[in-house]
Amino acid sequence: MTDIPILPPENIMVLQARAQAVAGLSLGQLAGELGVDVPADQRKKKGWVGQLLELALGADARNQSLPDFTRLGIELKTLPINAQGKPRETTFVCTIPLLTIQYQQWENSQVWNKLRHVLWVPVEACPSIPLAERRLGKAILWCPNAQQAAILQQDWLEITGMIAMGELELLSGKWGQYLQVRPKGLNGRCLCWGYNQAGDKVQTLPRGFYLRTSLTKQILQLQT
DNA sequence: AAGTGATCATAA
DNA sequence: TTATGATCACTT
Repeated sequence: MTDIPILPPENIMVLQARAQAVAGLSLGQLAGELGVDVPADQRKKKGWVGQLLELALGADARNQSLPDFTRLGIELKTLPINAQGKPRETTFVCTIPLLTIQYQQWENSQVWNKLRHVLWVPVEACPSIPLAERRLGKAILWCPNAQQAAILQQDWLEITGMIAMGELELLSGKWGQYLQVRPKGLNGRCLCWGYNQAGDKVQTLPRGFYLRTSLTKQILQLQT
């Protein structure tokens, strides 16, 4: 999945039309249309569904720190759905630059820039359904409403404040109403630099921001 | 069953 | 080593 046979969408209408065209397809059907193999074991291909959708919809950001649809400023996220139609998992947003995030403002932060425009694509994700048979849902183009944005900002300020104060030991997945901090690395031996409370550089786990399902559940309900 | 921590693949 | 894409799996 390295080529980009589908050109980037010129506008939102084109993007939405493409998303609508794949809604209802199974992952196996879509992969077949794109000439992509369906992995036998998702444990070794955790990002496969997301990458399949990037290909199908014409995302052009690759692994740059830009919205997936660079021209439209829209981020693409797949949303794994359980049998009850609710999100199965939190949603990864971005890794946290522990040494420099204290110099970001919310308004120009990576989190806000990623979340201000998101195209959510629900995907069946029950382990009981074979990967190729899981179906794609109707995409939702979402912008945070005032209340959602306010809570995200509050979470971000709280967490960023802790990082700035060097409170890495206190930092855990328990903080934040919508925004959550969790490890984000290859494994538990993967380390990066941060500050401790004395202001010294210390090695610590890389962390990322994630969205709790309490928020994505709301987003999902917008369509029904 | 949720919630939180741990982990896997790939490209540049 | 950084970024991208997430799901796995253990604990509570």
